[in-house]
Amino acid sequence: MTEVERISKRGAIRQENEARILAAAEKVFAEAGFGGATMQLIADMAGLPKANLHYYFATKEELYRKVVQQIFEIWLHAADSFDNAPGPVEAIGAYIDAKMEISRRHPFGSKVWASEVMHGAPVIQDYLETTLRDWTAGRARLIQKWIDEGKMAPIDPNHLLYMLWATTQHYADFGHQIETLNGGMPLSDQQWKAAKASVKTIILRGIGAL
Amino acid sequence: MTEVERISKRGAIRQENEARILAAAEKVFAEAGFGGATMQLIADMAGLPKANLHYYFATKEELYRKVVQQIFEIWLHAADSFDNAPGPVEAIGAYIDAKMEISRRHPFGSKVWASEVMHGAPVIQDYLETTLRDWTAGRARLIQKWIDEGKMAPIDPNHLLYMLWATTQHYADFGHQIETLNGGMPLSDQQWKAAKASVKTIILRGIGAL
DNA sequence: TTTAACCTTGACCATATGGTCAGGAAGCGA
DNA sequence: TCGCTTCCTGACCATATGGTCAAGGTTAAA
Repeated sequence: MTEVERISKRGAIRQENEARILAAAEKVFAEAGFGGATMQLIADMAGLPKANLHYYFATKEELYRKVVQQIFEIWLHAADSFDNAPGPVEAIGAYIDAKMEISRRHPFGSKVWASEVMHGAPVIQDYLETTLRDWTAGRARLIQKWIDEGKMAPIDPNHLLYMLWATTQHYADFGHQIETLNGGMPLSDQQWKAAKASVKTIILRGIGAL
Repeated sequence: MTEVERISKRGAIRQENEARILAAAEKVFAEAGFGGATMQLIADMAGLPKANLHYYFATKEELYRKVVQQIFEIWLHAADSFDNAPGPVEAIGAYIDAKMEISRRHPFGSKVWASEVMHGAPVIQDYLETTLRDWTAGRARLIQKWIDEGKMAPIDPNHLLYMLWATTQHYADFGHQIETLNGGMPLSDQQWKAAKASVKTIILRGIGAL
């Protein structure tokens, strides 16, 4: 028995194990897809017997749903930078930084999200139609305001948002391809910095905000 | 070419059925992922008994591999516009148009590709390391040449290419999300035109080529 | 110590799935 | 028509997987 396990027994065993399982599940779902993932694999990765997973999460679907929801929360948070910014340069610049950082720190989550949406969002369709739709409409209005104020060129706000999502998430979802094209090496700190700078430069100049 | 293949070209049955199966497989793999796809589902969609699929494609993996290869061919073709163009505006503009058109006409293929790469490219890793790496290096050199000639701003060519891939493919891979945010309706002709224009405008201005 | 709630897990089950195969049908040149 | 190849398919099999369960262990408050 390890030190960590002993301590956890005093306190929140459930919390500890659920977090452990969710982390393992996120990775396995990302790497194998929902259909390719197996509870056994997740269990092994979490270091628990399979039956124990079903004690905390009744079904594979329930576990998957929790993983997706967790990611969605993180993504919404990244959007905070959009508010309370004087103009597009600060808002969009910070948003790109935040999303790039998430692609770097949570590549598995990004992939699970991408997979979920690609397959028709069977689990989080309601989120798309409520939370995401509202968020998008709000930011689109904000962008339109900046356009009206002459702070940036007249660009369709929705397509700009799509471009922001696409470019930033690409570094997580297609990370393997990028790594391969980078000689089989993950991007270095320097290269991540360059990536962020490139994306920000092109987009901010592209919308006429620089 | 083997004896079997040559003879089979006489009759169109093989060709016809293989195409039928490949089309069904592309759709099912895109919508369910490799793990979630079943030979039965593909068979039903192709209107053939399951055993017949195995007559033409020995294993699920072989069928999947063919689907992925098919897509890769289409993508390479879209890159032709990059060559024989006087400068970045024509080359990149045409490339964006071509890739957007592929996202519109072959959304399933795009999703299968995305899924394959997201899961670590188990099937087409060799393509990434040879064909794609060479193609990318060549275009990066071309972009660098344009920069040296003052035809565009100094941008890291690789990150520019990633952005081109990300933005164009997003319209296929995240088509469901876009459709949801579009009030549940697929993009109209008008909206696709606006999408292309937005992407081209932002990127071409973003790289200082306009 | 007792007790009740919580946690753990090996063994088991029903089902779904990839793949096989034998036997027969259809196409086609001679 | 004959003979050969190609094509078709229902029935079947071995295996993997999600999920269940009952028995037992652990914890902490009373």
